[in-house]
Amino acid sequence: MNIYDIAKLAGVSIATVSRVVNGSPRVSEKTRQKVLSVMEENHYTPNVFARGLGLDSMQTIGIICPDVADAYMARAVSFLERRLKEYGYDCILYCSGHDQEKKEEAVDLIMKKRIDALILVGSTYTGYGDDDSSSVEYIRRAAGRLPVFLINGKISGENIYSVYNRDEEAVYDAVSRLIRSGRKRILFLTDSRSYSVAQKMEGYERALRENGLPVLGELKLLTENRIHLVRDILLARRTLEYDSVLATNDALAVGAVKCANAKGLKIPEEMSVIGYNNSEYSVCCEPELTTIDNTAEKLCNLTIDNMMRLLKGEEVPAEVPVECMLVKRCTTDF
Amino acid sequence: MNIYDIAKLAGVSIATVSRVVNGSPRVSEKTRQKVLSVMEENHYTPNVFARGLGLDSMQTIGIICPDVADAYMARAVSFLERRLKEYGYDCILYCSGHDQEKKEEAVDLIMKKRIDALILVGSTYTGYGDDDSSSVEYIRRAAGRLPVFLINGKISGENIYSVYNRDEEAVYDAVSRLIRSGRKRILFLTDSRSYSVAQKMEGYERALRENGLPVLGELKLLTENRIHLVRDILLARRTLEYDSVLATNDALAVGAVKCANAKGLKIPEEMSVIGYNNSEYSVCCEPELTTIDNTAEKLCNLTIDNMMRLLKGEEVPAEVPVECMLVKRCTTDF
DNA sequence: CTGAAAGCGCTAACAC
DNA sequence: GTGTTAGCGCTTTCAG
Repeated sequence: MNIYDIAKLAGVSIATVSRVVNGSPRVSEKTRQKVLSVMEENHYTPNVFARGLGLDSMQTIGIICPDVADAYMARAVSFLERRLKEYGYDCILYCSGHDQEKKEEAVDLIMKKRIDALILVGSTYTGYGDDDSSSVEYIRRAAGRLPVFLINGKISGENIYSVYNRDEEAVYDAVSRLIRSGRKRILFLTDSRSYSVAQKMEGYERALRENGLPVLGELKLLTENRIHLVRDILLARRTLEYDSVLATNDALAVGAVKCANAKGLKIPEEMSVIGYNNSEYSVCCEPELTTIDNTAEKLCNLTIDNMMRLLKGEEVPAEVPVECMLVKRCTTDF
Repeated sequence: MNIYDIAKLAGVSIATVSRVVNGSPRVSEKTRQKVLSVMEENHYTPNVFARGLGLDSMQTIGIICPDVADAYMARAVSFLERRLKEYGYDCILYCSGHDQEKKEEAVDLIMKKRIDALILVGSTYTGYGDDDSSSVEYIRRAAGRLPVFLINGKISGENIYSVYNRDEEAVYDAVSRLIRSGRKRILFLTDSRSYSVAQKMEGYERALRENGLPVLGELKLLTENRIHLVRDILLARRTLEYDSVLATNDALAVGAVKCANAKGLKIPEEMSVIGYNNSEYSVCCEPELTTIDNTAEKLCNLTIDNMMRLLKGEEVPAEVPVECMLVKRCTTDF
């Protein structure tokens, strides 16, 4: 059942059918009704490929993230999908992992689908802070063909739009609070070396410096994002002394909590732990986590708003920084 | 840069270029190399729409789940995406929610995309157990146009392929263990009334019956899937007595754990809690959860295997049941 | 082994 | 307000 069949049954030309399908005003009400009813009766659905061929667009947005199984990504993708559907866009999803090669491959592949725009979720796509680094060249290349939107990442460039958290400030603030409440040896716990982590690290170091505390390599720990593993690694470091933890995500923080529990340390009196993301993990462990809310929904919302405005031909800002919020669930006074 | 350009530059016809692109053997090695190099030089990418138009396929699989933000769905989607990519398929994702109307709408919309197959993740798409119920009619209709794969759901019908957990048996087994270890009032805690939940409920009731215990309505609790809410609801039920909990997912179980902790009840001595899914939640709370592993990866794997076999024209089983496994993390002896 | 040409279903410019 | 027609880029007979 194609446009020709419908045209024949309705006694009009295919152009008229096309006009009805696309909501053109240049059709008499009577004809429109006739065509609509024929379409209805026959469950006619326009062929998206043919339409795509002509318009060179299929109303589809590409979304790439390292892995949707990650709670943060999952929330973001879920949110993006819902908003995009509202606007009549579908989304095709790629999980790229964190390897440079895989990320480039994912972008290459998804570009072939002639998507209308590309969303990259997560700071892993930003490279390691050096904005001119060749590691983001593939993103600039993609931006040459379609608009690229970064969620919690920042890259300068034509046709690239970034919405990101002020992670440096958030961590600076949180660590400063820890210090003011008397903590002196604050463990910085992370699981990757993304742009976002670099920002957090800077906030951490700045807070230490401005408060006259030394920045110590032994207090920066890179590990894997698995709760039991984190706990066990921390337990194994018998000689490592710390009185508080700033983790770059909640799962890591839960690992630290479990370590403290295993050691019989009281949280928050003898050990402070601050997580990141305000995910379900943070209300899952015991005691629950004080955590930095990265406002994922807000980033997603701003991104979609920008995108829709851009696709309508309006001007949009290339960079939108968003403040984080500290969610206190378990702290000594600060 | 289209197929005509490439043909001209390579000094051949478009038919030959097409043959090279599609790996046809009817091309001389020399010509093939020539064409390939021209394609390479010009970064030629075939237009997927045009190709889709001719073949009526774009090598794309549709995935629908209630919500990817849910940890279980996220894991499944992540896994499916990875496997599908291996086989050269892309996936387009829809989150449908749980409303009947929304689910039907999601299926309708995604079908218009001319996907090659449809995967429905989660037992919500199975209706409430009545296989002939009109609530699954839309799925049968979809199956009239393309193969439909259910992950943890079961619907009979032409062109519908189901892979699902033996939830009834798993719960029967778990509850029987609780009873053997001396529990008498087992709370059945759930957040929806899907097919899967119905199965679990049956296992629960059968275990009670076969052990001579009464099936009590007051010990079946339907709530929302939010940890603090579950805790608070349980705390508010001052008069509700129970000595153990069987929850249909881990988040609910964590809520029960938090309630027990708040009441000062020792787990597992004074209160047993069993979760479902073996998600990260289960190792997040304190004490950690004994939980039933629904082997999500296994279901996904079997589904993809089936799909690829089917798309190659081979025969595949319409139903594949998979055993669950009990993961003990915190139990009195059983 | 290669080329010419007929679609695939739809959109949009152009006529009426 | 409606119809005619020329593409959109590719696949696939059918000839040679």
